[in-house]
Amino acid sequence: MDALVGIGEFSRLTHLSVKTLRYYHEVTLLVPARIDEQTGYRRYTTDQVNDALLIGRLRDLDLPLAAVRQVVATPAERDAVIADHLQRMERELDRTRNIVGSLRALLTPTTLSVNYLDLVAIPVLSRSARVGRADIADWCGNAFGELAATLTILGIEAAGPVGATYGEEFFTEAHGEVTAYLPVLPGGPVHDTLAGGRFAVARHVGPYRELDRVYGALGSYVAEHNTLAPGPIREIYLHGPPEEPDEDQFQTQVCWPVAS
Amino acid sequence: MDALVGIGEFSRLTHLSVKTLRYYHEVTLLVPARIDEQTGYRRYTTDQVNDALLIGRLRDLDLPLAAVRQVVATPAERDAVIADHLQRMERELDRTRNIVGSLRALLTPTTLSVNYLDLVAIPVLSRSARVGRADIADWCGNAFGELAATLTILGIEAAGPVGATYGEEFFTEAHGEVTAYLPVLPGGPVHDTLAGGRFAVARHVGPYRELDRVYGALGSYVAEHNTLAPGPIREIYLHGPPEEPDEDQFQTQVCWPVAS
DNA sequence: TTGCTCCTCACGTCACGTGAGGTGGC
DNA sequence: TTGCTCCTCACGTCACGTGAGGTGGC
Repeated sequence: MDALVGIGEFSRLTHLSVKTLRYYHEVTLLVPARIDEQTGYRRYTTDQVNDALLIGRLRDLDLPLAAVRQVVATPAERDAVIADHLQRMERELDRTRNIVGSLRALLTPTTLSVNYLDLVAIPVLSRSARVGRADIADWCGNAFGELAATLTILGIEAAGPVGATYGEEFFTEAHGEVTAYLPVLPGGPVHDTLAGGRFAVARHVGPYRELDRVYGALGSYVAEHNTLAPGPIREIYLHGPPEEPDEDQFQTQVCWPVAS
Repeated sequence: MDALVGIGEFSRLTHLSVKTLRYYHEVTLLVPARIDEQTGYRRYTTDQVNDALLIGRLRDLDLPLAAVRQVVATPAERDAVIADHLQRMERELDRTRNIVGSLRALLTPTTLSVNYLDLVAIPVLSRSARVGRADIADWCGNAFGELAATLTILGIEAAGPVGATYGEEFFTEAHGEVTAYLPVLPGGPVHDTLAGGRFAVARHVGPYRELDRVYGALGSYVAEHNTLAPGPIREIYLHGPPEEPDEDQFQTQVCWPVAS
C-alpha cells in the first residue's frame, strides 16, 4: 500500500527540507527505505512520514538531535524527555530574569572596603576536583554536603565557616582545580591542611552570580596597590545555603593572595 | 591610577576566559588598552573591567554578540535591547508549550477525507514574493491586509475566501515563491489570474502549525493513488484570523495538484 | 533531446574551546 | 637558567544552508 517517493516529494510531505533529509540520512536518524545503487537516489516510503513528522515536531522544540534520536528509538521515554526539556527552558527564562535584575546592579557603583589578612595554615576536611565553571554550584553543594556528613560520622565539630579555593585556570580557562574545605579543630584524627598566606579581602552581600563585581573591584584594587602573589583565590561562605534561603542575604568573603 | 594587567590577570578580574578575551579582541568588541609590538602581549587597564563585566552579563543572557556590541556602544539602548530579548525568550517558551500540545495530537491517527476538485482559472488580486519558512505567518498577514485594503480602495467585493500558493522550493529548500491571493468577480478593473487544474483536496481544522499532518496524510494518499502533477500546492483559508481568534477553530483547505 | 531532479563535495555559520608548537619575561 | 605566561595558527562544535559542478530520469 505504501508508495515510494523521491526526496523532493518526501520533503513536501514532511515539511523537512531536502538538505535536512540528506543530513538526517547521513547521521542515520532517518534512513531512506531504498537507495538506488547506481545513482544514489534516495527513495522513501509513505509510512516513513510519521517518523519524519515526529522528528520535525521535536526539532521545532529545539530538542537536540541526540534527544530526538532517543525519543524516536524509545517512544516510551518521549514524555519524560519533553517534560525535561520544557523544564530546562523554564529554568533558563528564570535565570535570564535574574540576570536582568543584576544588570541594574552593575550600574550602581561598588563601594568596597578592603582589608588585609595574614592567614595561618589550618586543618580542614576537604574535597578537590577539576570542575567546570557551569557545574560549580552543583559541585560545591555536593561537596559541602559530603563534608558535613563526614563531620557527623567523625563526631567532631566545625571550627569555622566553609570555603573553597579556586586555581587560576578555573578563571582563565573554563574549568580548573577547585577545593571545597571545612575547617576542623587541630589534633583531630583525619584532616588535610589548608595553606596560609597574606590576602586582600572584601565581602560580598548577595547572590553568588554577582560575585564577579567584587572580583573586578577587589582585583583592580590589588593590581593598583599591591604585588600579586601566586596561589588560588579563596572564597569563604560566611552565610549562605542551605541555612539561608534568600540569596540576597548571602555573605561571602573573597580573599585575593598578595605578596607580604 | 589604573594599573595595567596581563590577559591572565584580567581574566581573573572579569571571569572571562583568556580564549574569550582573545576572541573579543579579534572581533574588536573589547580591545586591550595596549599591545606590545614585539611580543603581541595584551595589556588591559583596570578601568576596562566595567565594560568586561557588562559584556559578561549580557553574554550570560545569551544575547548575541551583535546585540552586545550595540549595547556597549550605545548604553542608552540597553534597556530596550534587554526587554526585547526577554520578550523573545518568553515567546519562545510559549511557542514550545504549544508545540508540546500538538505533539499529543501526532499520536491520534488522522482521519482524512479526500475529494477531487477541478478548479477553473479565476481572477484574483495577488501579491507574490520569495518568502522564508520562518517568515511565512508575518508575510501572509501583511499580504492579506494589503489585499483587503486594495479591495476597499477599488470599491469591489471579494468573490471567495483568500488563499495562497506555495512553490515546490518553499518546502524542499527553506524558502520559495509564495503567492497570496484574494478572488474577485470577473470583469473588474485590475486583477491577475490564478491558474486552475485538478487537485486532491483535504480540510484541516486547527492551528496552522499542525498543517504538516494534513500534508503528510494527503500527500501520502496522492502518492499512493494518483499521478502527481507539477505546480504549486494551494491553501485556502476558509476560516481564520483576524475574524476567528481561536486557532483551534481555523479551517484550511489543502489542494494538491494531481494529473487529470 | 531538454529540462528537471538528484547527487556529492566543500565551505560557512556562531562563539568560543581545545590542543599544538613556539617565544618572551621574570 | 627555568618554569611560566603569553602568542598564533588550525581545527572542532551543531544542525544544517549555500553554492558549485556534475550525472541520471522522464
